[in-house]
Amino acid sequence: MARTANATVHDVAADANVSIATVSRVLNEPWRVIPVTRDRVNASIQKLGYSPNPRARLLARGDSGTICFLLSNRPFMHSVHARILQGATIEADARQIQVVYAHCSYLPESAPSEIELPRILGAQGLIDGVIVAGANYPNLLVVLDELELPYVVYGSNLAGEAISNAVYVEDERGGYLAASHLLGLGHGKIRFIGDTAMPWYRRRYDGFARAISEAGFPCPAALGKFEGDEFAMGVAAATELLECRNKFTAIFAGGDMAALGAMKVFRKRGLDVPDDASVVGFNDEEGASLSEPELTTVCIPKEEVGASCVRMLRDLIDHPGEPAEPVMLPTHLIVRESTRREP
Amino acid sequence: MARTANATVHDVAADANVSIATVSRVLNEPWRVIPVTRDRVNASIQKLGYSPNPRARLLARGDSGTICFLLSNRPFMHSVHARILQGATIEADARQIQVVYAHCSYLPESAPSEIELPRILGAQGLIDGVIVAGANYPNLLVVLDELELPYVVYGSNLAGEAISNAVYVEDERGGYLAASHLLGLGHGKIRFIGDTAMPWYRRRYDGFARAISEAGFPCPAALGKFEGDEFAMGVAAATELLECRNKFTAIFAGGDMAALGAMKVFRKRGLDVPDDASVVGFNDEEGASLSEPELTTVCIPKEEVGASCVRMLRDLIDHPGEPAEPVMLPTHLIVRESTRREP
DNA sequence: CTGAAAGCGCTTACAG
DNA sequence: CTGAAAGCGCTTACAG
Repeated sequence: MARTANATVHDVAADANVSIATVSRVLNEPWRVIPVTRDRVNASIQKLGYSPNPRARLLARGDSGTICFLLSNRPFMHSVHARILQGATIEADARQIQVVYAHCSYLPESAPSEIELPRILGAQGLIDGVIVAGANYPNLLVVLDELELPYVVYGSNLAGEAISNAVYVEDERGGYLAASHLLGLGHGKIRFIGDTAMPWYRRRYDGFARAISEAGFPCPAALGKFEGDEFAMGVAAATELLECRNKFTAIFAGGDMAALGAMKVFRKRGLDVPDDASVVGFNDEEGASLSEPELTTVCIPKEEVGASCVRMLRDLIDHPGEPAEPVMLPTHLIVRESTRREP
Repeated sequence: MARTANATVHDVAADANVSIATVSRVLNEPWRVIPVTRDRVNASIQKLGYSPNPRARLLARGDSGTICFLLSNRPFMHSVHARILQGATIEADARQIQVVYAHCSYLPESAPSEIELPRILGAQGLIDGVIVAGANYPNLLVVLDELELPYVVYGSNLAGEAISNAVYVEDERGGYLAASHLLGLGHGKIRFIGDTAMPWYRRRYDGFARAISEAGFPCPAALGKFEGDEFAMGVAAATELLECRNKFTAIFAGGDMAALGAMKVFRKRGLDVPDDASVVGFNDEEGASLSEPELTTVCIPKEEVGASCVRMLRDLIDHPGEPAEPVMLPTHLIVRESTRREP
């Protein structure tokens, strides 16, 4: 349904006594029209409360002015992605581009041809590019490549090989920071929870391992198998850890949810955090500051991830053919209540 | 930037040897074209991989086919709203309409003229209507009314008077369920946390009060002042409760975050939940099942709220002038670990 | 049942 | 510096 008649270029042109071309020019290349006319046109625009119909403008120009924020393999957006979206929205808004939200689910092992993308991505001309967030696997990238639509992915949740059109956070350094913190607190027996088959856990583990060996300790194997549910991975890993009765005084989990899962197990078994075991997480999700005790964790710049994604995407859209330069964003440690000095 | 030449109506028309009008017809009113031609056109569509440019289609038709999901007064989307958005997206997708995300912040006491809306809402023709979520106040509605854009709001987070173009959850009944559960467990001294100046807490309190008085108990006053941060409200209320040393064996908080805030205070003071005090929350947020102990709470149908919003909005858009019928969605209790029988 | 044509609201060479 | 005109990719009366 159309809204009640709004002013169009024609109305403004008539009112200002110029052609519609001139109206369009004062809007898009004002320097090309002489001040007198320009002022007259602007006055009419004001008077009529005119604002250009973006849809018509975009049709005429040939691009859509909208990008898609695609969230994969999550029942809904949790805090990390909500903040990435937030950062993306703000950055996009500043560039006059709008972001539409879409989601999709697929199995890591599905054939690309079996992956069902949201309709928006299929409809031609509706979207200029896509930001891919959520937990992703290589098969999705194949589908995206076939679409010939520019896209950038949040790299620190991407399985498979690293790609250049992605925004990463410093996973390795984050792991190093976490381990160093624990080491500095006098912990010697630290275990890592996270499935190193997933590159992001792998990188966090690598940083962890680097700190451990720099400190002269032998580096313990990583614990946990990721099957889509990080909390469950934490629960399973902690259970296993307790069962094999290996000594440990601290754990570093490659994700806050894993840390929370582990803490839940510890508590059920009567182990106090941080008195009996210190725990460090990764991401600084909303749950990290809500938990009891509050979680010490590696914080990632979520809003900045979103903003970087739209900047990179914009470049990709504006300069087709030119390869993207991967972006790496800094992480830092937030010390809260779940870690303490080992007596 | 335009994408590499895609097929258009003209290409299809040429290939099928018909006019573009006919192509358009098989797309929009297939019954009006004779089967032979229709099949031929469809074959060409298939062959060329044609899909109509929605933007042009919408320009020609006169509506935008997109609605805006507006999140107010929240630094980012937390789980309740993420799920509302999720439900809205799915419902919208089924109706071929896309949803763009936007956010805005304003003070409850700002003059409507001072509220700054996201640009998308200002640009004419870009959006057909808006779904208003987040915590909202009457002044925003004034601005929205001036825009003459259809909108529907998530009513159970709206301050001020109830409105008809809104989707509510059964707050009163939820409160009743919560109190009944506690009563059934033998609790007599139950306190309510929630600022009754806010209609949603008020309704939850009303249900609570109804159950309490049906059980023959005197109904205690509500505790807490809401100033935008529910967790903080819970902390303050619980602190106050403990300080005035009033006896209580259970509390019902009008929101999960308030419940979590209260639980944090209890724990710091050495009060065990549920052994020393039972706690019930409201909403069933993500944090409710992550907390320790897991929170017993009143669950609201978040996805359904989102879906109902787009249905109502669609009606409003299609039938301008016709008033909306408010929708009320059911709530139910989820019993977890934070409540137990009073010995 | 189908086509030729006008129109949706803009932008942008092309002239002048 | 400005206008007349074509075009973006569709839809939809209006004829036939």
